Amino acid sequence: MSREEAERLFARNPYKLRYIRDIPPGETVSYYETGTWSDLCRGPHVPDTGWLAGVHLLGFSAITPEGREGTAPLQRIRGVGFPTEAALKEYLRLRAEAEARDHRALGQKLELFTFFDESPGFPALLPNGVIVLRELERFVREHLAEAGYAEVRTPLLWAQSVYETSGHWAHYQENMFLTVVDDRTFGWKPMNCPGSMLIFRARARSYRELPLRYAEFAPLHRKEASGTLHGLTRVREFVQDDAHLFVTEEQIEPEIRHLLDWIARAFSTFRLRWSYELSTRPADFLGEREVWDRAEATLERILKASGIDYRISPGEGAFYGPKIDIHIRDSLGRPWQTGTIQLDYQMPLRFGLQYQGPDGQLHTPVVVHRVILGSFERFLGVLLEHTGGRLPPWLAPIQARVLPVTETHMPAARGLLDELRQDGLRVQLTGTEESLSKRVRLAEVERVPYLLVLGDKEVAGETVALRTRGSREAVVLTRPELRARLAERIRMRAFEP
RNA sequence: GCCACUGUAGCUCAGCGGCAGAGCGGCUGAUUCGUAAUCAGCAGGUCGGGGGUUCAAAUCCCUCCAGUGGCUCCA
Repeated sequence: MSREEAERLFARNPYKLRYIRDIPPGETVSYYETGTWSDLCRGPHVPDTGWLAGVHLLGFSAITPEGREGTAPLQRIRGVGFPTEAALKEYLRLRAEAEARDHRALGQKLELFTFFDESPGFPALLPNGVIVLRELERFVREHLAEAGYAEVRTPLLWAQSVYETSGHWAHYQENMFLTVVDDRTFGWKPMNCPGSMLIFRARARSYRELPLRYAEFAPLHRKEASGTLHGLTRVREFVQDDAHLFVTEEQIEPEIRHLLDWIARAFSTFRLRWSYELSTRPADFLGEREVWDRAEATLERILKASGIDYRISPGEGAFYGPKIDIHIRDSLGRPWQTGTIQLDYQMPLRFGLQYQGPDGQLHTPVVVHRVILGSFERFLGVLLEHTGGRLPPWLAPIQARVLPVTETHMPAARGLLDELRQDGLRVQLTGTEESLSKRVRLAEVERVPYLLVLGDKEVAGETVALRTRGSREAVVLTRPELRARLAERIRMRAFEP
């Protein structure tokens, strides 16, 4: 139907008129009729609702029309329809399965983390959760060492003036926690960048120091709106595998290409699927349009040169620069941003950063802000959903459990426990008060990657029966074989036990 | 923050104006067991907090807090 016709038909509906206006000039304005029902819609529609045998309502919620708060909310009712009841049942089964992988439920069952009503949005990490986060940090730090980073630690609170310089005061204040000390206003840092800028500026810098790479794993605080909080994936306090690279114009491309390589390597280790987005200049931006255009073009050129498929997210850049964002999805398919590479010409200028070049002149460096896994908390949340809590052995809080069949096998079990502890494994020994079947079941429920059973046969033959997570069969190995095998799987950061 | 919904034992949930329950977990005892739950007993609760209606409130109403699903926003 023509645009004019549509506008006439929906003349009394301001929302529909707005949709019609938003349809780009070249595209067709489509309109559907199903029985007595008619509507403006991008479509397609089923020709007849009789085609839908299995119908299920998923829920309803308010949506804010025109993307503005304060406007009258509309109610959205969401549901799904399938040609057959069986297809609907299958869909609901898959959905229930996905819900069972919810990281919030797994976090509680596996005693990884918890939340207190008295501190909404601030995760409390239990002993098991700390083990996993420490291993993730170790994984990242190994790379930092290889790639020539230095690690810094800067203050959690900065005076207002620092944020005025960085631009956060004008562009990010509503997301910040503020504290008044001795009549001065301090802000809890929402990002690490100001601290790194100040360290760079703390003394004279030479071009010989560049690229200068400062990593920082400090807790960040962001006052997220209460309704947006979500388990570990959206919190008010978190730690990122953050770093700031101070580079010359020529060093931008090799540095970013190296980062893209590392992203692929890092995410492959977890068998995650990820996607790239190029986020461009937002409405609320710092600096000159030309500088932004150049920065966006640089990122786009590097993406193309690296043969990477990406989507463009117009206006989604940070207030100080465009960025390449990495997204991964949770068990219900909701996308979460993890890694990001941001090209920043603004903060170096605003902080007055300079280095002396080979020409003897002072130059302003460019800063690349980058995180790979993003927030460790969010990453753990998505990883739990991705694995259903079956973390790779190198991340598992309990890597192995020794199960003596009866009390008489206890001495041998203790010996094995000691040996594996010597090897650096996180290993436990169960008592024999519970039946072996029950202990095997518990270990599966707790997602322990390796079960080591010792009975008469094993003790006599100085062997161990190894049952790996998810397998119903046991393999008999000698102790040296077992130790070598476990150590190797963990050392290589194998995804499966 | 906005709209809707939900908060009962450590966990999962039943009860929905008339005596606060189950399973799992915990504790105690018995059982010593060969790869996904051995048996028995016991303990455990200001029914999220506060206020109201009622002879009587876990149950009805108001309010605050927290959570869930979306929306807006974002690592």
